[in-house]
Amino acid sequence: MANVKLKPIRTEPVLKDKVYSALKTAIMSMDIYANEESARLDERRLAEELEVSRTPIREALASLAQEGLVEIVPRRGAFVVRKRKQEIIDMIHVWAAVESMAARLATERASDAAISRLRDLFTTFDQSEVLHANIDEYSDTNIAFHQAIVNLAGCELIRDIAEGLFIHMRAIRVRTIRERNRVEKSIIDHLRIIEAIEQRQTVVAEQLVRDHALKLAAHVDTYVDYLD
Amino acid sequence: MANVKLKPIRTEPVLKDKVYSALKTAIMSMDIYANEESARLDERRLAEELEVSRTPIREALASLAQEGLVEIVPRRGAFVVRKRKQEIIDMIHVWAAVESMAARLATERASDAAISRLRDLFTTFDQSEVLHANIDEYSDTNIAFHQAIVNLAGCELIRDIAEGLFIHMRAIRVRTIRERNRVEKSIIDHLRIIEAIEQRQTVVAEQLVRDHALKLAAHVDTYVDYLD
DNA sequence: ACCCACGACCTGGTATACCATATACCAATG
DNA sequence: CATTGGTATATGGTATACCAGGTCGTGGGT
Repeated sequence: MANVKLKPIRTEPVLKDKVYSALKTAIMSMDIYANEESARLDERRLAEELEVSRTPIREALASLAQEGLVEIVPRRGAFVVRKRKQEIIDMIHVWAAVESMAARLATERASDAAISRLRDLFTTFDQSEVLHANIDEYSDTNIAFHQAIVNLAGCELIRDIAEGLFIHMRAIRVRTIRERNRVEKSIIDHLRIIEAIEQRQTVVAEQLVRDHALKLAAHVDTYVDYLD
Repeated sequence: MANVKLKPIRTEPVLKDKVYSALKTAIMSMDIYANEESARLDERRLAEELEVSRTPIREALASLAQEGLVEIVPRRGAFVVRKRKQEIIDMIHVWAAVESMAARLATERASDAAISRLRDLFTTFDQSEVLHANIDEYSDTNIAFHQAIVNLAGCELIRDIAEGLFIHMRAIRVRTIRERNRVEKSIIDHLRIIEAIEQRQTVVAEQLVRDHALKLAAHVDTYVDYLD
């Protein structure tokens, strides 16, 4: 019998996991930092809306708490976590560390084809005239760029950690991109990074990526007041 | 009426958290890679031994699964995770990224006093004659050294990530330290790292720490067979 | 003797009942 | 009217009952 390649049946009949995904998606889609205070997650209400019992809800919340997306206060309830400014800066530092390692690995492992797709992301934004009209769109591209680098590393763990950080960082990047000419500076940095990776300059790529992220950390430290 | 000073009652009456800690401690104390196959965690048995119901057990397991210490297979049970060689290498890469960022931050933030305590860790091992007799003891010091660097950064998130990685890395470090003169090489690297941090050489410290960790990754990649 | 099928029971998944605590509201008192 | 204490109710924590899928052993058939 011919090798009928099957991947293991996509069985995710486990409510806990579905609830986890549903909550995570919901949390990511809400603008965490828009409202003044963090939303509260009522177990019974969630159970009713998702039409399951409280048990899988609570297990999903336990996971989300471990992941840092939600905080569970005993006898008080579960709340969507809002990071403090310092915590955001810490996250950016970790991001800098992880993304620069990703860049290093990319120069060593990634295929030319994969790398060239990095550059493709930016062809639509080559002319800086176009930029100011499409700043929202660029914001998305900006984020996609960083995720692309992380994916180039071909390291599952790096991807996971980065994704966890991204949920919070996204909100920051979207906001800060409009401030103090960061778009232009960002473009320049990105293009240099692409070149370094294309030319397999391990040390340079690593350094450029790290410094680019650290600029964001410094920017947040100096100019961001809308946290806390 | 005089101010009756009271600090908030030590409220950790939450079984879920106690179970979580108990399981985590138990998992860390067992040598995960000693036995051939990963241990299975029977909910009812754990519930009985810890004298609680299955509910808090399951919530703790959900957290541990999210953290990557156990794997929950639907309808099959919870198992202590044994990392594959490639996963270990990925972890070392992330470790390299995070620890080198910690070294960077240490050169910028840590107090002289804190840094000097780093060196203290090594005064007992200055003479390499002593070394071979105390290789076990050195293994502990080795691990303590890396944790110390991570703590110097004064960044909660880095500490947390590092701790999560350490649970698995510890087993590897303990094993690999005996191989191919890694003790001597390790000592030399560590002393250079200490010097760089003492002299606040940000870039040098960062690079030395990263390369030191990457050596471990390369070593594991080349010589370690006892995984998988 | 070996293999397959069926079923008992084992174990994890889910729902729910019950308990303890936090909060909000109200009343009584100054 | 404000403050405070008590009570009711809402909500999270825990235990348990129940269900469904999986495992493994046994018996019958080949």
